[in-house]
Amino acid sequence: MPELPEVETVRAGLAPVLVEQRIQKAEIRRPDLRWPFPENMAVRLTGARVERLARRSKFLLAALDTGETLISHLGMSGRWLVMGAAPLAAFRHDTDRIEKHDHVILELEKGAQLVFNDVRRFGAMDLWPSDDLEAHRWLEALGPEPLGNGFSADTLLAGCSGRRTPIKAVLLDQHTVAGLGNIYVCEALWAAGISPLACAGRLDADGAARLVAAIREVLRAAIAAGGSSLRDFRGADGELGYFQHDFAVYGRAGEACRRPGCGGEIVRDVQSGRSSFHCPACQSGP
DNA sequence: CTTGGGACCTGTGAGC
DNA sequence: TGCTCACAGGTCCCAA
Repeated sequence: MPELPEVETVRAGLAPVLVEQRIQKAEIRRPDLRWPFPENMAVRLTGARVERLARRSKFLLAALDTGETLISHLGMSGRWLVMGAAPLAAFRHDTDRIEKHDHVILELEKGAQLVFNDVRRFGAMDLWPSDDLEAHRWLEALGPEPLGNGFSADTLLAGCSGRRTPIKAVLLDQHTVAGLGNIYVCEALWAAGISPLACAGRLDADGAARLVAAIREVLRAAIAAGGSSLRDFRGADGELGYFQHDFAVYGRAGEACRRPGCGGEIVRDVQSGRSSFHCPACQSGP
C-alpha cells in the first residue's frame, strides 16, 4: 500500500487527532509485526503525550514527551485508523474482518482510538530516543528525501554512477533517494521518458535532471490527491486517495500510452520479481 | 562490493 | 463449490 505519498496522507490525517494528546492506554494484541515490539511498549506509551508527528521516507515518527519517538512503518498492508469519529464508524461497519488484524490500539484523551491494522504484518514499530533518531537502524542508511533540498540531479547521478543494475532498482533501493516504491518509480520513469530497464550507469546529466523533476512532480501530485487507493488504502480519516486514476503506466498493461502523440502500448515486465510498467515507444533504454 | 532471488504473511481473483 | 496458482503498495538476508 504505502509509499511516501500514502504515508504523508496518513501523517496529515493523524496529526490533528494525535498531536498534543496524551495516550491513556495502549493495548498491544500480539508480540510482534515484522519484528518484535520494543520491550514494555505498552508501559512506555501509557501516559505519554505526543508532541509532534513527522515523516521520514515511509516512516511515521511520533515524538513523545517522554523523550522517546514512536517509529512506525506500514509495510505493505498497514494502516493507522482513527476510530470514534462519526464518519469512521460508518466505514468500519461492514468489514468485521478488519478487526481481526487490529494489532495495536492507542486510547487517547477524549475517547478517540488509534488503531494499527495490518493484514500481512510486514509493518513495524519501535521506540527510540528522540535525540538519537538518526542512529536507528531503520533510518541511518536512508538517502535524502525526494522533496527536500538534499536530493538533486547531482546526488542522483552519483548514486547511479558505475551501477550495472537497472535504473528502477536504484530508485527502489532507499539509499540514493528514500520514499519511492514500485508505483511511483514506474510513474516517474514514464514522466521522465526513461525505461525502467535502462542501465543506471548510463544515466546522463540531462536524464538525471528530468528524472529528479519527474519524481518531485509525481510525488507532489499524489500527495495532493491523498495518495493512491488500490485494493484498500485509506487515509487515517478513512478517506480514499484518488491518484490511482492518474496513473500513466502502473497497472495499465495493454492500454494506450497517455503521452500526447505517442500511440505506444504499455507493457508489463518483471524486474527482480516485481511488476514494472512502461511504454517502449517513448521511454528510452533497452 | 554488487546483484538477484527467496523469505516473511494473508487475502483476493482468475481459471479449471 | 472448491482447488490451485499468480499476484499485491516493502524490506531484509543470503548466496554467488
